[in-house]
Amino acid sequence: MNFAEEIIEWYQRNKRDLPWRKTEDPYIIWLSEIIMQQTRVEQGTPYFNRFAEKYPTVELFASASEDEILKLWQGLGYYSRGRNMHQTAQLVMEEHAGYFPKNYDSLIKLKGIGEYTAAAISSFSSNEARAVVDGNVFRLLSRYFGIDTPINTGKGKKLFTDLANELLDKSQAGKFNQAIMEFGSLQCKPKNPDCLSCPLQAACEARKTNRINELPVKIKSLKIRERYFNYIIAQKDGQILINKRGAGDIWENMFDLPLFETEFPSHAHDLIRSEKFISCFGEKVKIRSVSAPVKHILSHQKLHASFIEIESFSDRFLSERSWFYVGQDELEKLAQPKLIFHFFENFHKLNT
DNA sequence: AATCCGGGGGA
DNA sequence: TCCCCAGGATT
Repeated sequence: MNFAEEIIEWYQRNKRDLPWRKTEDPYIIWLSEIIMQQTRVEQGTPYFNRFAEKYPTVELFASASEDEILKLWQGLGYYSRGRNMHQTAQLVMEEHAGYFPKNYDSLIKLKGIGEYTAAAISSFSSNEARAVVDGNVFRLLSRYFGIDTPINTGKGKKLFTDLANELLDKSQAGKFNQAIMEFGSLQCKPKNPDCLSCPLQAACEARKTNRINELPVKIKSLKIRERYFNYIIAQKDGQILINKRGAGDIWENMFDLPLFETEFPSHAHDLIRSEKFISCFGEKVKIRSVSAPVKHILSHQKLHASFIEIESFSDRFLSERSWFYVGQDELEKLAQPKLIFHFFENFHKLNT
């Protein structure tokens, strides 16, 4: 058996029962593919089920507001995916008459759809012969062929994409693509792959040369930025002051609290005497409580957040247009990053 | 080409 | 801790 036959044979016997494999509807496949980007199947599946149930057609998805999409996306991360989906759904309604594209060349033009996702949707929905190259495929091919070209360079991406397209069984592109990813995910795992049970072990170059743990090669240049977030809890008449975040930073268009970011850790008592703080809340502010510092890790940032509950503040000076008061019911409808909704879970428990 | 964009889980 | 996950957009 050749490579394609081996992995397809393996796939038939070992595939998982995933909900989005039961359809050829390009809209539903799109939903699943975007949700699964950089996301484990176990983490993304509940989100897929909720989205597919609430928005069974692209028309219903397009009729939702961005706020609604982000709220349903809450907790999954990489929120630009949700914002891009919202744009794409509306464009599909307007320029594709509500028919979600099935061919690669149309798909690749859509916001949030790159080479991987266009290949996945086109092959799964219409069997177009485009090989998918995701993290699983990079790993499997680099090991099987013993290729140490870094996978996160232009050269590496082209090399592995060309290779995958040569291996592709064009008569059943969709099944081949499912198979190669599933194989990489379950059999050729990143750590401690079970080579003894692997049907490709005899021909695997990494196994022959004992380089399983060194492949694939990836250039790492991750510099983490440390940031200090001082969040203000300001309540009035049972409502709480909320901030809608803007563009150009993390969590775009999502909701958090009035934020005073400092370059270094700062004490609440110093913060409330700062010029900027006073210009917002006045000079007579008292501190009711200060939370223990909370660490929150993002892919490129390490946030140190503290939550400062204030009283006796004046909001005559509230110059920030993005701040507004909401009650409990409204708050629960707002899309919040995990750091924030996790804080509120504890905060409400304390206040009830 | 390099950097940014979340959050979770395994070792 | 470090690495990786059904990646893509921006600079």
